[in-house]
Amino acid sequence: MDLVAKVRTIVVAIPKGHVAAYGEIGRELGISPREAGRAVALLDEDVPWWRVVYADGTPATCHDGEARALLEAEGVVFRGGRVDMLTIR
DNA sequence: GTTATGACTCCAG
DNA sequence: ACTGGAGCCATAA
Repeated sequence: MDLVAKVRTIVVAIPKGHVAAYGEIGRELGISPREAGRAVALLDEDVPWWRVVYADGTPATCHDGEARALLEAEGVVFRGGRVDMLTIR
């Protein structure tokens, strides 16, 4: 079972209108945040990687701006350019 | 084996 | 609230 597969499983399990932090995934798998980020970066395109954000709710830097649009389309609440963590919890 | 880099997070200013 | 520096861990050269 590759780390990527585990991360993929977690990411696809994220409900619509919800997001997860890299650190959260890392903790869940018992790996460091860097590992989680790296794994997510290697994920397939089938996985909603845009639902994975920074610990403070900031979307990933890659595809800058695209993650935001996708999240909003999914129904994720944004507050001042960042995902509303309160909604996540 | 050593060095550099990153889709990270935390702490301090 | 924003920026910068430090820490962490795996991959690549």
